[in-house]
Amino acid sequence: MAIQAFAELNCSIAHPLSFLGERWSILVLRDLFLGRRRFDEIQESLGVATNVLSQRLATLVDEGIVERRPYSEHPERFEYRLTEKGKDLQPVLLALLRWGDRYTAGPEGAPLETVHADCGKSFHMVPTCSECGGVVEPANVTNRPGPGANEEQRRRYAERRAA
Amino acid sequence: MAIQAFAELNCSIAHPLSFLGERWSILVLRDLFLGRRRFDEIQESLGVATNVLSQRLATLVDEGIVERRPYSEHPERFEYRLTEKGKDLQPVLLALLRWGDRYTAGPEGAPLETVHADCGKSFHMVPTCSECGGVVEPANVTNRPGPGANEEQRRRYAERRAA
DNA sequence: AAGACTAGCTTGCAAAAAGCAAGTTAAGGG
DNA sequence: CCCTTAACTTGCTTTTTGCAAGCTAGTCTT
Repeated sequence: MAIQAFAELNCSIAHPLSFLGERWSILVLRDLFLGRRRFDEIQESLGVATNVLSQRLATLVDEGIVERRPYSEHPERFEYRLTEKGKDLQPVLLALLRWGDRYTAGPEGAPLETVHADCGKSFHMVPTCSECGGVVEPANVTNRPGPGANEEQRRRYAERRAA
Repeated sequence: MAIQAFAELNCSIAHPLSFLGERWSILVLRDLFLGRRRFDEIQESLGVATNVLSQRLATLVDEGIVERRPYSEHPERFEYRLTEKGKDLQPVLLALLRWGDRYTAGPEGAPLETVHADCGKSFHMVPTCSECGGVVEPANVTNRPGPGANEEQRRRYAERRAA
């Protein structure tokens, strides 16, 4: 389970995608963020095959993103909830939601609104810089190898600069 | 091509995932954000099968996220670049990168650093509210149906509130 | 007390997607 | 000529996904 090739890329985008990139994983998380907790509830909402859903949930539990816990013994019943690690994926979903609202929503507008409790307004996510607080945009971001880069990554970066 | 079931969900997260959710799509975008433009360059960097890569690129071009353009006639050669629509996916990648750096990076640290040109510092993305500018966190966000919600979505929301 | 129903799955099989290796096209270079 | 490069395509195998049915342990309905 999980996409092995992705995990081997020494990349902080690829690594999460080794499990989030499996079909339905992110939509399962969406449901959990929306407060759905039960197997059948998620299954019905997404229309995902039950064998795939149980496999995805198992992977997410393995990864510590979701917690499976009984809410009833006799009969044994379980619910699924996001862990802190899972909740920290919120920016990923908000970013997708924002892009989807801009580019894929119909003429009537967004199917779902997000409300910021602190100000009470319907909002969208704006990415900002952790250091200066300014808005982050494609044009004002550059990349370079970090401390965890391997030799190959450093070499490629150097080659690219030279060219 | 593209995942039909996702596109039918009337959801601004699911809809983008109907093409971004195909294996390798997001990593292709990562490469394009890193400045890679050529087929073989991307193929080698990711280790993706060539038939899959050409199919992914074709889908991304169809979706208007990537532009395919000749950089040489005789012989005909093409390069791939992000369109504005594609560049607007930056927050999605930055959000994944941030999460990956926190939870999947090794002890040495991040393999890749992002630098904010405006302040010159290595940064990570902080999601903020478009309305008040405050930081957005799982605990201070709630959801409700938007103008584009369908009947079923409104009904489910009402049911959930009642419970 | 028999039968239907519910939640949360698993199993078996068919269909679709991805992976792999080899081949193609249209040059250019030695 | 023959070799190499870029950007693919084709054919075949393996892996995932989808679909329908079945299972289990209980509750509810009549």
